[in-house]
Amino acid sequence: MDLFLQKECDLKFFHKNGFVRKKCLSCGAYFWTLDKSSKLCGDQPCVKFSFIGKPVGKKPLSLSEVRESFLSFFERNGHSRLSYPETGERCPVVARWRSDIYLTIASIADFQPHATSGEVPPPANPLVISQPCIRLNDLEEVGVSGRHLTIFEMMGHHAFNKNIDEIYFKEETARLCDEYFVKNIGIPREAINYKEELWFGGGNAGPCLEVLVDGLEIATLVFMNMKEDDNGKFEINDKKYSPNPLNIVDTGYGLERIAWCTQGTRTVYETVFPEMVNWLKENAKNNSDMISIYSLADHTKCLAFMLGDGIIPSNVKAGYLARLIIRRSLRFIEKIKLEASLRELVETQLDLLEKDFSSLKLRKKQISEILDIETKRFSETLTKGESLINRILKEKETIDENQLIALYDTHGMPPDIVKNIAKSQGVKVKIPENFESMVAELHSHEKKEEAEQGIRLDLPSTEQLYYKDHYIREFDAKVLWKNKINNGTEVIIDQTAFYPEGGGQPADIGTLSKKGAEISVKNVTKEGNSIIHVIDGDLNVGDLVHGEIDWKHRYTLMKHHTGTHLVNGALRQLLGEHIWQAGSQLGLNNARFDFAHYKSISDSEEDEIEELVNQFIKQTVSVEKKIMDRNSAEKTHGFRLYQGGVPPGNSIRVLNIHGIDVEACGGMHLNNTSEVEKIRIIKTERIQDGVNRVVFAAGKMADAYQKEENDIYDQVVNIISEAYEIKEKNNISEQLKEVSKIFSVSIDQLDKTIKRFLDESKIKGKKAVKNLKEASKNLFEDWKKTQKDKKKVTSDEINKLIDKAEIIPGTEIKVIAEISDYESTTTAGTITREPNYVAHIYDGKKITSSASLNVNIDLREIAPEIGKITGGSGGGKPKMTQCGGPDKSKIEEALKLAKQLTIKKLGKK
RNA sequence: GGGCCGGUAGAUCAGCGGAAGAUCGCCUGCUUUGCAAGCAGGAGGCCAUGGGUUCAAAUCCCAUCCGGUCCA
Repeated sequence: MDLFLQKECDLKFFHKNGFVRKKCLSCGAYFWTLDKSSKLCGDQPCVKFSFIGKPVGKKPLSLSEVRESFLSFFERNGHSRLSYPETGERCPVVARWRSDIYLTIASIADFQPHATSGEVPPPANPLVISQPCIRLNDLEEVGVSGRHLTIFEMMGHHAFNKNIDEIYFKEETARLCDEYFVKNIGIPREAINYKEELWFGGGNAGPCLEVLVDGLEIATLVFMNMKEDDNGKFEINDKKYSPNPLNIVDTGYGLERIAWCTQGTRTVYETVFPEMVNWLKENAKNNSDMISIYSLADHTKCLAFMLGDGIIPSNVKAGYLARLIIRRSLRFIEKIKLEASLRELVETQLDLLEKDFSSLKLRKKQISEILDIETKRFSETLTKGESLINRILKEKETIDENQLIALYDTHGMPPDIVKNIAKSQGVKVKIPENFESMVAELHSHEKKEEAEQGIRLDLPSTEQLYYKDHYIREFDAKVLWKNKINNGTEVIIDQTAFYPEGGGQPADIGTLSKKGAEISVKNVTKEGNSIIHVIDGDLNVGDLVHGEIDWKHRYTLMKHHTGTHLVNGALRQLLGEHIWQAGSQLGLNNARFDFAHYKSISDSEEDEIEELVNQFIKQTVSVEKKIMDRNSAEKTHGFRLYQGGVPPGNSIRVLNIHGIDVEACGGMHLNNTSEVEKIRIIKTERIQDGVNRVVFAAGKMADAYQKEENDIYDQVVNIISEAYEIKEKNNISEQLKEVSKIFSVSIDQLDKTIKRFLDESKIKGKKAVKNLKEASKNLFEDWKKTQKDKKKVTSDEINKLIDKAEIIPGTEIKVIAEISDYESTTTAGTITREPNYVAHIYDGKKITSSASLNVNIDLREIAPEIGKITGGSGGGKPKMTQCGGPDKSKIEEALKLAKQLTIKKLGKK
């Protein structure tokens, strides 16, 4: 490996400028330096920082100055700056164009995987960018080490070479780097060391040079020329690599670090957020806790970017990471005793960042609301946790490791907060050293995802007619391939209008006919470039067939699909720019659309959404379908395109409903919004924290839904009319919703439930009420009354029963064994409140036996015997038992036995 | 996406197979110069929904809905 690096890093640039290659006495790495006497590589931890208090460079530079100096230097040297619609010269910190990572972690991440694999040309070549990146792996070091940040800008000049150095490779990279640092920043060439290293990550690898100044790594020059490959010759960390078709210059210059060494401040934080650090120092009551102050300055900037680029806090995916940072921030605020809200701090960050990153403020209103909600939420979590801890302490007077973990894992109580609360109660709690790994251990048994099914190779490919025209219904084709399966045959034909299952759109159905004989198509799937039709019958290779898709089926799906995009557009207009698709599924009866939003959709918002979408439909907006190359699509429409996921390949289908919604989408769509006819929102629900769902029906399905709703309404009214006369019959949908709330059941269970309530209420006569809702309210109240009455036993009944009491010979104890209309437990219990009674009462369901406190009997000894008569058993407490069984016909017999047994137990012998 | 926890009075929760409880709040009296409070009494529960097991389910099992929380 040393030899490999030596060969790879032996640049003419070094020799021409008098650099010599040396081996570090401390770490053993090789490095290039102008100082022939130097013995150490110049990296941490081999040397210490020497620029603190002794800055390098021509003059101290701010972050903006470093950024602009870099971008313009490389622009002068033939590099293009990039530009995106919303974010400008950078990509968002949430990696919308990638499915493998949530956050943008490096400048090269902007161009992975498509440009680095060579599948898609880079947006410009060579190019220069300063990309804000978020890394949370060293979260614990932030604020502590003096140099770690969660958010930083990685500046990079990138060149993508198809041939060895068609654009430029190692030599020119080193030369440009040298010129930038020496001439522009003014770092003396003697102060710069280049350390040889091997770089790998994200499926690629290559040699690299770390650029070191005064102990600080200010840039890394990576020459990415290998890719992961099981058959590769190079082995790094147990993974094999082979040469990559592209030679990529992947440089990463640490903007903050460069600024830091020109300023020479004590820590990087003073350079990066001087205003915030100073403000916090002035306003915090506990301003000696610099770790918390630095962390808070960092985290609030991180949040400004996360939320500003549209992440919604949640318990999943990137949203969880945002919440993690929010909660850490709130704890730091608490720790330094700051009387300011997180919202105010992030708002301040947004103001400070506005000049360089204006797009972050687009969502300011929502960001503020989100932070208020999250702050409230966390304090609720802590309050709940605190009472939980107090309860635990009351009982056990100590909190052990398991409880500490449970408190954190299931209740979100950080261990140090638990410790503090316990301390205030005078209880010492030890936080185990390996607390975090103990939590990790808890989660280590979680299931891994199932392995993907391997796709079959060498299948003939199918021409997708539906992409030529979404309205093609019939076509002629030839069978190219067949495969018998259990319940039919899989066939591939040379061309098809059948749309395969994908992107939330179900497959088409229809027929393939051969010489007039129709064979139905049950399912259609896609594998690679082949469309596989599952047919209910048999065809042979070479057969000529006529295909026809079930148009009603397809047209409904198209209405739902275009409708989904309209809903998305409406949500964005009404709720804000942060609205982002989290999933969608089209069906025949309805369609659902899931999206990120930080609170539930209110009833009035639901109405507004429905109204706006129907307006879009009335506006007869044309739906443009266009194939664009990836770069120009991103450049004109931004990353919003990738709501439904990231399509592969260089050319992508862009579905543009002008002024309403633009997305990359491979589904089947209408030509004009008017064809949707109308939509109806069936319901909205919160499917997850931070994710909401709209279920709607379009076109005829909206009518069908309406009819269904009317039917349910009529049915329910019909049932309830038995006891209530309903005067007004309008607002059907709203009424049903209200009624389902009253009885706390879903709408489709209303008929059953109302029947039950009527049966249990014994309502006499017919009461006139305004509407169904009023009727339901009345019914519920009446039901409650009868429920209560059932538990009240009249004194008449008690007296009647007592009259039937028999004195047990030789005692003062009276025994009763009777049937009553009243609830047996209450009845028997009431009788035995007086001394000297044993009562066995049957109420149609069970026999309750109860004895007065002064009677010396354990009823548990006889209850099972009585129950057995009716084929059951019994039990309870000594002076109160219940028993019974399925055979109700033997109740008389059971009561007789109850009396006998009681007498036997108590009678004088 | 996965794991864990919870849904009982207006609020916070206890009960975890055998007549639904506590604390705070609320209402009515009494006590106090007033306040804080004290005393006595009272109202307030489809024990989330649907199904199952059982003689018996708030309690056990399954599903659904709602909420919390941790991890990737």
